[in-house]
Amino acid sequence: MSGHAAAVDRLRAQGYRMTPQRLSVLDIVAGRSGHVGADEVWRQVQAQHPYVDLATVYRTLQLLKREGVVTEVLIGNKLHFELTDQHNRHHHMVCSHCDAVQTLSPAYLEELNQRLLQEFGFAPDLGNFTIGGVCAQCRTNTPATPV
Amino acid sequence: MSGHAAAVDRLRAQGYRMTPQRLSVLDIVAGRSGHVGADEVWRQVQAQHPYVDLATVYRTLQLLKREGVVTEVLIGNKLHFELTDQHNRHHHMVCSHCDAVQTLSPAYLEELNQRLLQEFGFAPDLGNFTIGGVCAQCRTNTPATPV
DNA sequence: TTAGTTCCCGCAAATCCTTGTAACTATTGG
DNA sequence: CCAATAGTTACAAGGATTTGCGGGAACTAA
Repeated sequence: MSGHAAAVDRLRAQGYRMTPQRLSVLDIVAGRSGHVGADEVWRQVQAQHPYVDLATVYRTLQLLKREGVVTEVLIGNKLHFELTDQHNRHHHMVCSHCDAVQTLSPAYLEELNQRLLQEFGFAPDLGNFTIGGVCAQCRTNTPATPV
Repeated sequence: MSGHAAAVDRLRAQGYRMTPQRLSVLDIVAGRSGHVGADEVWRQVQAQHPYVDLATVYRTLQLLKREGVVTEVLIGNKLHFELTDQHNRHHHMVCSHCDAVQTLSPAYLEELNQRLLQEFGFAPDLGNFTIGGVCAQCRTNTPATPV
């Protein structure tokens, strides 16, 4: 009821109807500090509105993503979502071994961003950027291929 | 039957059985200059061995990917595969608008690679690296959000 | 050759996500 | 107050990929 009130107004101003389903999805994502899987959003929505369909949750999350309200993160093979924080933008490093997620300052990708844009005219979608790999912990715990 | 003969030997040496199904999948991916979708691999495998199941194709492609023989590229929402070329490593830039794919020299990511490794101990999986975004052509053709 | 073991395959079902469709709901104009 | 309109939803079906399982094929050793 605090951080995303502005988002609700903005969506409403664009002609979207803020239905109970949508408000519920937004509340749940906003009530998290980190990211939530789509299935868990659904479970929590159902606690409030048992009739809500999973497809509605997915469609709502996509809508919120299109409007920039939430950010999508691919973890393992599942999509996760978190409230977009304009004042603290960050990317994600996902460990393919333990699925742990670390955040990464956009500064690290700024140079790459500029080079791709200037040399290829390619505008990378860094808003939804996620980089896979193996985290420090799993690398020390695993004697296998250090890359 | 040329470029991947070494790969066959290597897989066999590791204890994998090179069954007709696997050879067929590998032949088809190797016979391409670019990348192939899993479904198209399946269709071509079936031309030779009509009984082969799609799950086998997926399992084989994953095996080949694990062993570094092929590289996986996510295009749109579908997985594509191409023969790994050790002498001409490259990454992919995929346009989310037209699904066009450009290749990118690993040099562009070398600095990022080093920084992530040194500062976080995180070993990014740049072998399978793909970056989404909007290509030059789609950016000029689309008056919408220039990033 | 013959067991024994291991690996692999086809089949079916499950998973995650998307899309089509008809019904429903709020809003607007009469 | 009623109907037209546009946006949303539940339900069902679909697409891409993965997984469980039981039978069967391939390598190994004796």
